[in-house]
Amino acid sequence: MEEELKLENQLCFSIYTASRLITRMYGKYLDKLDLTYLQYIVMMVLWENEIISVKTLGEKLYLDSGTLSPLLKKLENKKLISKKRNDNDERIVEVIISEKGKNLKNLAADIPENLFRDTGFSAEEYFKVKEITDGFIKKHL
Amino acid sequence: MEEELKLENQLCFSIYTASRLITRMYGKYLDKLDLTYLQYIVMMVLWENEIISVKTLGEKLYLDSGTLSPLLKKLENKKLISKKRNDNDERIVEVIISEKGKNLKNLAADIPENLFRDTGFSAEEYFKVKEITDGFIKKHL
DNA sequence: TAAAATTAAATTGTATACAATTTATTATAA
DNA sequence: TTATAATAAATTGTATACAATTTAATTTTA
Repeated sequence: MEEELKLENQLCFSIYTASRLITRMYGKYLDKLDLTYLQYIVMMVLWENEIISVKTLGEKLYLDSGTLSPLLKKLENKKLISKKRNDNDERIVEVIISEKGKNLKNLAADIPENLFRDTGFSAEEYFKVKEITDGFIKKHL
Repeated sequence: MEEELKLENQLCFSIYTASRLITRMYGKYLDKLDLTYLQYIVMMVLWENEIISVKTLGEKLYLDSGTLSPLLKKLENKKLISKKRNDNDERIVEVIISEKGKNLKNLAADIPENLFRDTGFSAEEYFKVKEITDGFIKKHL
């Protein structure tokens, strides 16, 4: 049979599986914070930008309102964010991090180093894969 | 602010984004075959193994019956597979590829090379990332 | 400036992922 | 050999992804 149609030869499947595995690894730390992985990366954006529109948030995460709208509702229910329509343009919804949301950052401070340790990537592997995947993303999005 | 909690510094986010982007790229080819990415990788396993239990299939894809059961129902509805309980152990469900499922392989034959071209990875990048992610998966699953 | 086009979110509908539970069957042990 | 444990799928419930549509607001244009 053609080697090309074998599952084991697909880079796509390796990346897909690695991504799911890493997301599961986050669970160990994020469960304590009552966050999912996606909620965590949204909070990460908000720790860098205390106010951000849904559109800009979506551009940073490459996600649309179909994914973000229900997710932001959950973060709002947890009192980690609030939402407010922009005064000058009512179409725009601004997401605003709350004090509770800001405080969560301290509890999350150790997660990157814990994950790096848990994944077991060498620094070289880490930066090599990141360089290649970031180049790929930049080229196509 | 700590560099470690910046989104742009997370390898995890790069892999997560790359994985989603690649899955979207498959759409262009898989839509013509009326397959989703997950359905495609299940078919890929069946092109290599014409009969396989749900359990073994799950071990190859690192997916459980919660994901596979509804997916296999869809493939059954499309007449690409059939299912049969094992005679010796009624707990086991065998997934059997149909003639229609086998024929689909011809239509899918060009997908790997098309994807490789579309992603724009060099051969070196392709194998480097695959080597590292496969090592990671093997270590943790 | 009023109609048409565009934009930003939200909503709808479909398809994963995955933890947890349930059901049915088989294997094991008291 | 019967109660118990273990196994394999299916089911349930929650949380993404994402295409397509809808709604509301703003811009553009005829």
